[in-house]
Amino acid sequence: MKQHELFIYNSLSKKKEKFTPIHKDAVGMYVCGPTVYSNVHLGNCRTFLSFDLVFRYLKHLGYKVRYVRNITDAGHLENDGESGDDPILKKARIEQLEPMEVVQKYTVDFHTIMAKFNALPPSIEPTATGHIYEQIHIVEKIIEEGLAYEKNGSVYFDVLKFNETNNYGKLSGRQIEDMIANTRELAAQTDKKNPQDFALWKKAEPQHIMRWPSPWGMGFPGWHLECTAMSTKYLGNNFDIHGGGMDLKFPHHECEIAQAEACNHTSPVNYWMHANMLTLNGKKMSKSTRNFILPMDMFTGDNDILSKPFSPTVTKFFMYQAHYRSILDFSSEALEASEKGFNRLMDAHRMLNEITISEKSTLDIKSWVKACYDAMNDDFNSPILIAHLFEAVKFVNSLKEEKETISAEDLELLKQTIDDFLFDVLGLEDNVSENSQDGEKLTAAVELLIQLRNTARANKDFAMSDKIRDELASKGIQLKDGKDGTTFSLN
RNA sequence: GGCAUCGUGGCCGAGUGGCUAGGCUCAGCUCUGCAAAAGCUGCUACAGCGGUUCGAAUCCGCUCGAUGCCUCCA
Repeated sequence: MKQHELFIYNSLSKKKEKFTPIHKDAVGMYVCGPTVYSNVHLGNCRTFLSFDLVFRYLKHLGYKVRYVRNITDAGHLENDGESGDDPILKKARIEQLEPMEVVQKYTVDFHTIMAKFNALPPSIEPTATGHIYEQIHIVEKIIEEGLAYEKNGSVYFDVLKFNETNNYGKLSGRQIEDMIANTRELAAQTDKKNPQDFALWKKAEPQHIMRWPSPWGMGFPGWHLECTAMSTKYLGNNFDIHGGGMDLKFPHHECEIAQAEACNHTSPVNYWMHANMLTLNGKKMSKSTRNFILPMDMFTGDNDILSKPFSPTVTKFFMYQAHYRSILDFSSEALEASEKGFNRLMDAHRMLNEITISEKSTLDIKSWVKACYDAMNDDFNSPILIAHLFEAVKFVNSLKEEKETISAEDLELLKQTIDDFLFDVLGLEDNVSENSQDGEKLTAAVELLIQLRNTARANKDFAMSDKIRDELASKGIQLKDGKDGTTFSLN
């Protein structure tokens, strides 16, 4: 276990708190996953990448982490009252597919995209449909506690009654009185006692294909229930970290707290973490408003928003240049700026293998390493970490030019730390895959051209040397003349 | 309407009582056959108005503007 004090911003207390896991060396973390009725868009991805960083850093610190992220495949109530519909079912009708066929298709898409982003798979990825029994059991317990009631085959959580002994609204900072005062008039009639109540179990209408038997008849689970069922099943009634997008804070996470407290009499989560939204044109990316971009369309460049394609790793790097709790706006200019910085970072990383060592170091490497950890320990501040990595880039470039020096021991430490943060913690990937066979072939070919060009230059055949250089540049291969010869990078 | 968050230099984005991000862009210099790359130098910002303080981008109040949630949403 690395001896560093980690601080996490807890949405519940609205403060940064020292992180102390329930069990000394193990961490339980639950993150609300995607609803698989359509392709994940880039905004969805930001949240999962934010928590991939958390997962990776906790593991890097030496914790044994059980990371549970659900797949919502059961569909939920879309609207209140009679207009209620299940998005998965809806999609199934449109595409003439079995509901589980839709689920399968978009689950595969989700996994493909996350793999392209080099996000680690969670330890457990449970599905809502696989935990119907557990969900029914929780409903029964809440009814036993007297905090839920059945009406016409549906079961609702009694928020007002719960609030008599508990605090409903503590996560989102809402007062129940305000909520009552601001209740909108609903045209549709409802079985709820109060508008604040939410469904735990919903009766299935005849046309509703996704349905399961329950003590209250054929139906399906309410939309907050699966997370309570699956988080407590795999992590216990009280666990360390619960994450999700900011937009889930209310009502979803508020309801999760209520459900868990109602049936387990304990606060379910010690640290609530919320990742902020990715915006496009200053507005939240959202399927329903059609303001979004699909990851695949940005990797291929097949979109009207960006000037060029961007790789998954550059996209991720761009996201990590902003803090996870800040809103991040998405634009071609910002992406291009990140891409250039990213390439410089990777060039410097490759250059680390060509450094000559000296007796002494002209930079205090240990302090620099500490600064990197300090950044991450301050609520996973990746932008600060990246700023420090760029300081290292400057230093490495100067080493290459022999304007600075480094000892063998410090070089080892520098290399190790850069590797750790770049690849283990940030989970970035070098686009010039030097390990792959194709990469080796490319390197061999370009190096031959570099030799030919240098021969031409020696013979003052600048027409030829410039032709080689410019033709390669136009293909995205940039030659760089340095003190000890020529290297290249891909743009 | 209610609850919350935010407004930082040409752009993107950290910071959150005194030192001072970082990336991209731009200008000059060094290097170079010329470039590019790299390095060096330069560009000093915190929406507005009050207040607290020896001192505020940072705390408090108000104003303006934006966003999120209150309905499915990461």
